[in-house]
Amino acid sequence: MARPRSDDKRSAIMAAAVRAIDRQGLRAPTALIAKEAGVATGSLFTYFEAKSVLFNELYVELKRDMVAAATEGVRTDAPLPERWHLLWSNWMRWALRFPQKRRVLAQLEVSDEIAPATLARGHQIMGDILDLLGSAHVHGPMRETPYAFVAAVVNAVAEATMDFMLSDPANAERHCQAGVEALSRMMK
Amino acid sequence: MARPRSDDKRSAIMAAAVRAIDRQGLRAPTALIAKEAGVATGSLFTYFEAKSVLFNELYVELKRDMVAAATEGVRTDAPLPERWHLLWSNWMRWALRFPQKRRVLAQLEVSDEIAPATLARGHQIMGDILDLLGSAHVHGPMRETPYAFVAAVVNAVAEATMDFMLSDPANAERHCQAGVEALSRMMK
Amino acid sequence: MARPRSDDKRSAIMAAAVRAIDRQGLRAPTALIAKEAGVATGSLFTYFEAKSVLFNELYVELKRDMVAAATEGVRTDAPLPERWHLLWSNWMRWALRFPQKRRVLAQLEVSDEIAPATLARGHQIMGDILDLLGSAHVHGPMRETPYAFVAAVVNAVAEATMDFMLSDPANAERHCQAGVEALSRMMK
Amino acid sequence: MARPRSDDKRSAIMAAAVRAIDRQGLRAPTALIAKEAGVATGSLFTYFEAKSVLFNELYVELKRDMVAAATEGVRTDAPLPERWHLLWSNWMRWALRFPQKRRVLAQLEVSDEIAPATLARGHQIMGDILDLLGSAHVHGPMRETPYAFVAAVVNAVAEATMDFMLSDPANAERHCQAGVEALSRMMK
DNA sequence: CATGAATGAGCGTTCATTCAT
DNA sequence: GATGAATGAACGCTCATTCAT
Repeated sequence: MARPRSDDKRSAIMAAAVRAIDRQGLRAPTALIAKEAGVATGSLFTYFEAKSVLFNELYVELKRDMVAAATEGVRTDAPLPERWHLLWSNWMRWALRFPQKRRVLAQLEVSDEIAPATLARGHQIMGDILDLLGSAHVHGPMRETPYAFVAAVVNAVAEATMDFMLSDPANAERHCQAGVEALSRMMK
Repeated sequence: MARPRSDDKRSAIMAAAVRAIDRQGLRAPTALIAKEAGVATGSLFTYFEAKSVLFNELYVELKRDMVAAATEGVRTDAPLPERWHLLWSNWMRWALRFPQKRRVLAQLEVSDEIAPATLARGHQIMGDILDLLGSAHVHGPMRETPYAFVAAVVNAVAEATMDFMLSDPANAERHCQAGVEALSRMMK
Repeated sequence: MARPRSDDKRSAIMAAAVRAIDRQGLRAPTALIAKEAGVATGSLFTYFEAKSVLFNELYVELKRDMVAAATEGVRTDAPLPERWHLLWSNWMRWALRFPQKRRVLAQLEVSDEIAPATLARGHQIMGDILDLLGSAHVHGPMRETPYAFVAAVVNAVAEATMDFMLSDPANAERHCQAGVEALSRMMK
Repeated sequence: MARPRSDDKRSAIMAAAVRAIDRQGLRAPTALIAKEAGVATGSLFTYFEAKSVLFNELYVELKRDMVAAATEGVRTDAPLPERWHLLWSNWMRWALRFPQKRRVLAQLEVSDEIAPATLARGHQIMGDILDLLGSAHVHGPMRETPYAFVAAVVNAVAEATMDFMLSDPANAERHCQAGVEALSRMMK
């Protein structure tokens, strides 16, 4: 029944894309991505119809990866502050461990390669993180503020924290703390 | 080569670049930018040695433009809270009025077209805004937090606020308020 | 390689090729032809060594098909005019019923995919039609004209007649008549 | 005022296209055509937006060239038979002198690269030839036959004559005669 | 200096053919 | 033998940059 399509190859291509885009931006040639994935030029196109499709799927994949990392081990039945804390530190750790993924995500986000629908899907995926982090606001001073705005600010502060942890890794732990605390003050 | 004569042409090119990049991303062809600026293809290169030079200068220019707008009318001798307020609303108004400029700035920021030195210069230019907005922290709960981190968070919250004002213009004023207040709570 | 088993598949591929070429020209991908024939990409190459082989064999096949249709029911012992008439109308009917085949034949004929030898074979196959139609000339005004030239003209007029019948099907019968009569006038 | 577009280059590209297509079919690479025209790959596209545009314009150009050659020196005030004769021999001579052009025209005609509108324009251009050659029919046995059909037959016989003259150049003159005479018999 | 045609390396994508399953 | 993924050369077209006018 011929060689079946290989999930390994598919993810090898995605991983290669992350590396290539991190190095060369979104203009990284498909041929380079393929080569780096250990695959022929043409094979990339049996897994992704077009470069832009690869980009869109990569975007979703990276968002999912990030959310999975952030929510790992976070139990629904644990007390809220504990869940908060675990999720936040998971999230920050992910950013520290995979700075490439984060940079690529950022590039994709502002580029015009990602279709609006894909962008929407990405935000929906982020819901799992932001819902929890934003949940505190229902009783706090931002209780009148629209959810989406709270989510945006949470995300923004998280990003700033990540940037700072990465630029000053020696004090990463402290900055991580400072980030949550700033958020706490804002919302409760 | 020497110094090209017309400052008009120079800024026409920059303005055209903003429009073109907003529409087509950083891959907007130089020929298109030139055409939109009402200038010959080749002329672009007498004003900017290369496309990447144009991008780097545009980046600085936009940062300057933003800072100038934000600090307009902010007197050193006015009381701090008043200066705070004026600067914040100036800044937000700029974002509302020139969404293209902001989008282009965002694209340039994450792209790999901007040299590290240029990036540094951009941050330094931002100093005028962030210094003032961050000044509150010296007596507040973030007094131990490094300045740069505070600045990053301030910037992040500002960006989130802008996004939200743009996506829900009807309530722009309210969101603008919510933004500052969130910041205040965080810092004092 | 050896002899592939199924004659069905072989002709399914040829039929699919006709449809695909009619739609997309000679650049119709082998993969598409195979798919349309309900056969795997690779299988096409067990029935035909290469795309050009398929084309050459298709050319011969179509010529044979056309000649078979034209000569169907034409008895050697019938009087000449009767044979003439039957053959001509058979031929025209074939063109009307299988316009795709005719278009494909035309494309193959002028393309450089068909080897000279194959072309020669095609003309030889046509002999059965042209011999009969041209037989009239031996006593007529073209008696000095080389056979091949007469054949060429007969063929050309036939093609023109077909084109016209197809483009104005309502009067197909009339045009069909007009075609033979023009030929008659020319040759006797 | 920069280099102006050169008509010479434009026709060099068209001439190169004729040679390349004659040798390699319509798949002749644009890069090859450009090279043979003594021009850079990209330059082809400043003269023709796309390969298909080149093909369409080439088709019209070749038709025009053919018609111009055929009608050269044919005076409206000369007696009809004389005009007939001159036009026919001009036409045949063109085919003998530029067999490449004719082959390319034939390939373009049946390919699906030529837009219907272009095809229509080509036929209209042919009008100058066919109108005259077909004019005889108004009083002859084909007087009831639609003009377009007569034109198609005239064209078909002409093509057959050309083919034969080319394949047996030694007797070109005789075949040329045979062609007109066949036509005459058919129409008057 | 302004202009815009010229240049050619480079890229995304296709597709005939091969070959692992 | 059948299947269809794998391969990579090839192609049409783009575009930053140069340079003749």
